[in-house]
Amino acid sequence: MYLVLIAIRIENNSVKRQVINNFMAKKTNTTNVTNAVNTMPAKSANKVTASDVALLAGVSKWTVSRAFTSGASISPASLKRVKKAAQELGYRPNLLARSLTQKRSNIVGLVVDEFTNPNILLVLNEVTSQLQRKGYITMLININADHSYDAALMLADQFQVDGVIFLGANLPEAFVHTVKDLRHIPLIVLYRDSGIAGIQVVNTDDYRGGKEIAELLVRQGHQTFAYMQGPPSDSTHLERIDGFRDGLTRHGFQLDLVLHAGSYQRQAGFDTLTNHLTSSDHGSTIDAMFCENDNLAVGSIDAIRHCEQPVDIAIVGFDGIELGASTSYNLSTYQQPIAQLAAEAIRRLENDEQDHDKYIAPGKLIVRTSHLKRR
Amino acid sequence: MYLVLIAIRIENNSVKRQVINNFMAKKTNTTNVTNAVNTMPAKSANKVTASDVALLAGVSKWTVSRAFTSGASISPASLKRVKKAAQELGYRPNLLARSLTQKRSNIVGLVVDEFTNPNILLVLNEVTSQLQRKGYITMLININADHSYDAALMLADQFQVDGVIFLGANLPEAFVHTVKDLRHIPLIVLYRDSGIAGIQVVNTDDYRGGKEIAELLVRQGHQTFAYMQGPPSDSTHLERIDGFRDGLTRHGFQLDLVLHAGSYQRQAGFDTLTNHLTSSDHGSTIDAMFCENDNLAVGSIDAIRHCEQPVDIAIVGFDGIELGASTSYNLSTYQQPIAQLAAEAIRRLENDEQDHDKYIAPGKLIVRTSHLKRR
DNA sequence: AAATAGCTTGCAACCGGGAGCATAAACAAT
DNA sequence: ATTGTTTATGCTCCCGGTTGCAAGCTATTT
Repeated sequence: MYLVLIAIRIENNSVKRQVINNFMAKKTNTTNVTNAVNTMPAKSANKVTASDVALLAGVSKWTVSRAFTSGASISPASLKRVKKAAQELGYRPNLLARSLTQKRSNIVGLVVDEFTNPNILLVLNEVTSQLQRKGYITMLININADHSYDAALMLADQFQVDGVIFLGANLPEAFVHTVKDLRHIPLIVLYRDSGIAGIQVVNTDDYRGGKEIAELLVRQGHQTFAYMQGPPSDSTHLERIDGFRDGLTRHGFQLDLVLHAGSYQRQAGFDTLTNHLTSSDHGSTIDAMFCENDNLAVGSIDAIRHCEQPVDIAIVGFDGIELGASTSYNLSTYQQPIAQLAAEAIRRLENDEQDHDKYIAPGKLIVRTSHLKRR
Repeated sequence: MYLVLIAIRIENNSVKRQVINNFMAKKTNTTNVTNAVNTMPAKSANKVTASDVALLAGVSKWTVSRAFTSGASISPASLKRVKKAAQELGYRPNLLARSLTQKRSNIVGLVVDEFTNPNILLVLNEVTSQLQRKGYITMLININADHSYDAALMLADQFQVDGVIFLGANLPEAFVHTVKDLRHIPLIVLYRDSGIAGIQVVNTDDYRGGKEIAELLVRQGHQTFAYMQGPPSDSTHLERIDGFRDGLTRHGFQLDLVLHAGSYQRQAGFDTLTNHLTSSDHGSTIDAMFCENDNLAVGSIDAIRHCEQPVDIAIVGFDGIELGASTSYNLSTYQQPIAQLAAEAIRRLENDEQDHDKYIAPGKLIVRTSHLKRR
């Protein structure tokens, strides 16, 4: 079967304009700039495009494009003229249009599912800061009741993100299906583990942290131990508790109690421990407690102080939030290597080697005084 | 001058493909779907476009476009077939491409210049959440040493944002010039005032808050008063201090001391007050202090507690951070109407009436116990 | 002076969709 | 059956850039 289609068309306006422009540029080579200013589009016009700049600079729009592409072949003279014209008109390339032809959009999706933990703020700062330094822009996606993980990932995909970082996100089990039928984008879970295939992991060495904390507490002479957990985990759980448990076991102790706060809110930590202390008989049998993060630890310390009957429990947290350094809390904790992990996450975003192992970096035990007793 | 250009061209591939496709669709109307599957592009191909879906569904790409445009004229039958084909291929419209033709990008820039204040986290949560509910996506821009306000605004503009919200940003004076030669985008300062023309203001009633706090403290019987300021303000300052001062004056008192913390960091509040208490002789002459925000207030309370000689100063903050509710601080404060202000900011983003007045909403005085003495 | 290589620059085509028009099909009315 | 009206769909052109090729120009080589 033959299909032969022939179309005859008159060139469109912009081309015509360029032709005229070239004609004028050649005719009045020295005065073209002032000339062109007269035919310049209204200054208040909505948007300045490359063609407008081309018109003023007396070159083609492709040359304008080259002027804004580092490494492109353009003569110094043209470059200067284009830059000047661009300056004059206030031209800046439309990055959405640019992304359309290139494989990169320079947009990175940042998915956050928890806004109650002050540690997130530090992390947000670090990640966005590093991304911007590398020329990326951050698309912040908030997961909550209205917005599911799947919807978030779809949305990010529709915006052609170069990759997605899940910040401490507690990914649901079913998420694996969404990931599978997605076009290939680098996906990274930062500050959390995940068993989902196709998602890279960049995390603090939770296990080691838990273990070091166990050792700190054992060394201190404590005898009975508790762990306070945050949100219930869908699939994988944080290895902090494993490390803690193993650390205790190795020294002949055991994890005697696990409290479930249900979230990372300070108030939840307060309520959970208060409830435990007042309702149960063995409230006083606990010597020391490791809280899944600093925010819960702070709430726990408040609970201990606020309790009617005198209680004395050593508390250690995890994260290294600023408030922990407060003289009111003096929280001993395991500090996450935020900058290092952020850098690694971004590195992986850029050179997307798929078969990467998990990247696990050790944190740093910060010994203050909350792991002691006598409050 | 006549310019006549005539071009003869052979129609491009995609058109040819569509013609073939239509031909086949018409020929084998009932079996076209299965037929089309054979000519379907490789499933693992990088991206699925509307044309691919059209091919599979046996319609033109414009019909596919209509299927994803609510309110477009499309028959139920076509809609169903397109949706099915889209489902099969995992097609989702490219939003960057869509933004190119439409005036809206559905991207909103969110500029944050301070990541040390936990209140920002609440605000971020509220704003992003509301934006997402309205179909916008948030582009988070971090202002710091590397990234100036001007660069941030330019960048946002290049991404064709529908508007920019400055979150509690302390805009520099010179910023007005940048704003002026920018194409017209709605700009809004949220949770802060600004004297810059062309930037709308949506803020808590700082003046009233300061005044109510003055009255609370006066009522409590305090006699000498201080104010702790955060970052030095370039142009306009927060009216909290004015309201506070006027409130005191009205009752025959005066603002006796202003401390400059230099930032909103808790530690800065701690250091500043500690320094004041230990170095100056009149440290003990202050009865009560209003801190520019809760984070400073928390630091100040720590400082008072940590001081060697006994000090007793009533403290009130501003914001309403979660930690203020802690039994350790019981911080009296003026709570900002976060949700209400976020909603108004977004409203203004959407119907951009330029000559708007400032939107100032009253907050709520939260009376706990830190405004008392006897600690 | 002609040939060769290296820069510049213009150009058609394209990225993935959308607006607006024109035609075709479906339905209603006469 | 004919005409009028509505709906559905294809098509051209466009959004604002970029790619890759080919032609123009310059400078170097022999």
